[in-house]
Amino acid sequence: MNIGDVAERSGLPAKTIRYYEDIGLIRPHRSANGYRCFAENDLHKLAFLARARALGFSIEDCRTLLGLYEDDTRASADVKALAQEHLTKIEAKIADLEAMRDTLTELVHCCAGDNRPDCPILKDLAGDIECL
Amino acid sequence: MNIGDVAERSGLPAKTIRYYEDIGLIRPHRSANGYRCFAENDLHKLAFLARARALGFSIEDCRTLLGLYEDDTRASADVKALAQEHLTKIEAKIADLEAMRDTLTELVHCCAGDNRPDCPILKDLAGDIECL
DNA sequence: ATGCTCCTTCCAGCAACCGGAAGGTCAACA
DNA sequence: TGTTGACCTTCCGGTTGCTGGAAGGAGCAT
Repeated sequence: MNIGDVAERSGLPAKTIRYYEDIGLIRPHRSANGYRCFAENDLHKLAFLARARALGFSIEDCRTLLGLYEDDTRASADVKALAQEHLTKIEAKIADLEAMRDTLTELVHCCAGDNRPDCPILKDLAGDIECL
Repeated sequence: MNIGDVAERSGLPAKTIRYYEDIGLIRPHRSANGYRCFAENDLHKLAFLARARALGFSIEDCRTLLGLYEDDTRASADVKALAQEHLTKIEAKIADLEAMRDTLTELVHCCAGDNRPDCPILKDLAGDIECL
């Protein structure tokens, strides 16, 4: 398969696939004309990567996960630990974003949103606490 | 004030303050020795920026917000619209992260986490759906 | 031969900084 | 007076995970 085919079948852009080769996540063969030549196994790995990325794993985590995936003697504990750690980070991010959301929601709620200049959002940013 | 003083008082690293000058968010004067020389107004702006950044506004949003802040003839509707748009993006991000969290939570829950190789997390990533 | 699409490599850039090198300045202290 | 140490300066490169574009080769249809 050429890169266009695996791009379509994996859902990853060709650019991304080349990048993954660049950083050593995959190692497709080359045809005589210099084109990358992908086997089913490469496609499978790319789909794995696409899914792991969609779950928010970093590239380095993905590298580790691929390594574990290909290691028949892995301990599931290692995979679980990685996933758990990632989950913890995601939960922290959610908490951060929720704090922003709550503050912003209140500020937006307090702002008249008319054509007058008076604005509690700017006041809050400027350090004048107002509105409740 | 020198940069170290405003860094301490605004809570922003000196590097960040220099960067903000670079991209034109602030324009501190210079002393005879070439050191940046910050007025109270600069400090005030930096605190404004720090707070806006903490609420997740992008640098470009911050630039706009600062502009609105300094414009006495602004309409609060413009500020509110910007904040509302940002809020919507944050809510979308939260939703994305929550979807990841939910999937990961389930996968982590399904994984034995022992020293055997069998792992539903890897199976899921590989496209074999298992575990409910 | 021409045109079109696909492929290749390489280079630049995005956000929002951070780290470090190389060097100038300043205040204090022996 | 010399020197130490803390501060300041600029500049360059790296971070993450790609994305866009330029310049050029390959393959196929007409």
